[in-house]
Amino acid sequence: MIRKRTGKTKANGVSTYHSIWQTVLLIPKGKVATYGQIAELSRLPRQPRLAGYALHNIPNGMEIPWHRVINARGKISLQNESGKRQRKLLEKEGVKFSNDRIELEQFGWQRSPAKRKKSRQM
DNA sequence: ACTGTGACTTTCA
DNA sequence: ATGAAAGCCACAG
Repeated sequence: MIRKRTGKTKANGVSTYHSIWQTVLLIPKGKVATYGQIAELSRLPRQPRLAGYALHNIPNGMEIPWHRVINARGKISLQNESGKRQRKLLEKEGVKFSNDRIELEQFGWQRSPAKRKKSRQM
């Protein structure tokens, strides 16, 4: 059946959610990305919540590696069984947990460990 | 149109 | 190191 047109087609031709989902799909296996990163890559800077919101609204049947998305602290945001499931999935992908925490320096997607130039000016 | 909410992030104590 | 509060903006009712 036809779903409500939640996805507002933007000028790009794709809804914001779709962008986020697509971005999540780009996450390589064995790596994890933060919501903020997803948002940024989805052309939604400063909108990490939308990433989470979009993930929460993943349609049934759509295969999205939502488990590869974690918060900036390198931890799982979910707290219910979903969180446990996420951790399990990540471990299965090869992500190591250090005391319920993931080393973004090591498993962070597109995140240089330390050699990155000072792109961040302040 | 307005208000509330949010699978977040960053900053301050 | 941890904990709380503010900030941020799109989506949903």
